[in-house]
Amino acid sequence: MDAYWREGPNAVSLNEICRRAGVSKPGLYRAFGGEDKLLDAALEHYADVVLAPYFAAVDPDTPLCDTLEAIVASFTDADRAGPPGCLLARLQQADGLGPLATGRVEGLRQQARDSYATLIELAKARCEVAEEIPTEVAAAMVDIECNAVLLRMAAGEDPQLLRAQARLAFSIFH
Amino acid sequence: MDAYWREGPNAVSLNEICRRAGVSKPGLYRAFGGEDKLLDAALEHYADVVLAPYFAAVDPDTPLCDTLEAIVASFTDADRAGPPGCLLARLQQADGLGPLATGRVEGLRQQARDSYATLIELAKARCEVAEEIPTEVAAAMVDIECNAVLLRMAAGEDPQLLRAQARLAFSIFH
DNA sequence: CGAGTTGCGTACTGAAAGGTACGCAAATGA
DNA sequence: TCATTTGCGTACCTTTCAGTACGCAACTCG
Repeated sequence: MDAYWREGPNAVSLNEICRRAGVSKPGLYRAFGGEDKLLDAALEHYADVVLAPYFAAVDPDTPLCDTLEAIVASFTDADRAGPPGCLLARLQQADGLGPLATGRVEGLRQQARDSYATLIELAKARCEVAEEIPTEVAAAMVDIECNAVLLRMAAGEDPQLLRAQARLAFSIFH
Repeated sequence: MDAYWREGPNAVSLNEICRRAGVSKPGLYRAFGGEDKLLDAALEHYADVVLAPYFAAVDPDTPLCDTLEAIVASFTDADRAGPPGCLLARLQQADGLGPLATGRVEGLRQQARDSYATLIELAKARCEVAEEIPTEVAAAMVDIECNAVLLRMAAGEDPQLLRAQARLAFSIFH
């Protein structure tokens, strides 16, 4: 998971993973069954130990703009645990994934968008977001912006600028 | 250029390019000199025949939001010439590029951001954009949003949703 | 015509990818 | 104690990668 997260799945081979993990290749195959299954397992683990706490930490009653601010602040925090960026965001841009990994990416992505949509609906109910804005569109916009920030963080871009830029984009929710 | 544009540089090998172009590998090496040089040449060609017309078509006197609307409309136009997405956007996410290609990507990216900054400065002078917004931040936001739209178009996402989402993001410039 | 150059493709190289055959050693069970 | 199973790693397979050695044919020029 760490290697895929840090360098992207296309930049790390099975041989390299075995080398780093101090594991023989047949051992890895016996444990996981192949590259697609391994990446799928890594992503599942990522969803459990990285993504889930993120979603659990969101308080649906705090104002939307504060929530988004906190999310972006965490994304652009250089001292955050783990590599910068996000494994899921990387996989969304990667090509040549196996069917299992592709399916899981699809599912997690939809899950994230649904979470954003829920937050936006709640914010609408509190009159923080204009009713005219379709929830689906706003959720897509949040999703795309967050993913972009994560991708750029992984690419080593300036966190300050990314944060300021995200704050500007999300200022539509004020 | 077309193959790199359509499928990304990591998904197309030199062997495959030779096969599709009906060119022998030594011929390609004699003409370009290697993978990095070939990709660099493809990107140079892309900048000349695809990017340059884009920038040339921008009228600095039209309102910023109209300009951005037109750009995004073109990005999300399914009938546009060439593959969906953008070679430059793809290369910004790709890893393992050679030094030449990396350098050219860097340059073109900065060029795009400078163009956005110029447009924003002009819009500020016309009081379309609030002075408090730093130009650099606004330019980064436009750049990131445009790149995200292009990447998602290349990934086959719904153009309607992408367009609506971009319009929402750029509504801060009204 | 004939020697030398040029253009160009066949067929190779070594490395690295994903994946596996197979044999060795330790644990199991009667 | 000895046959059998289990766990596990060495050493291999095929394919594909980027890159190149080398020879054949065509053209040039005296």
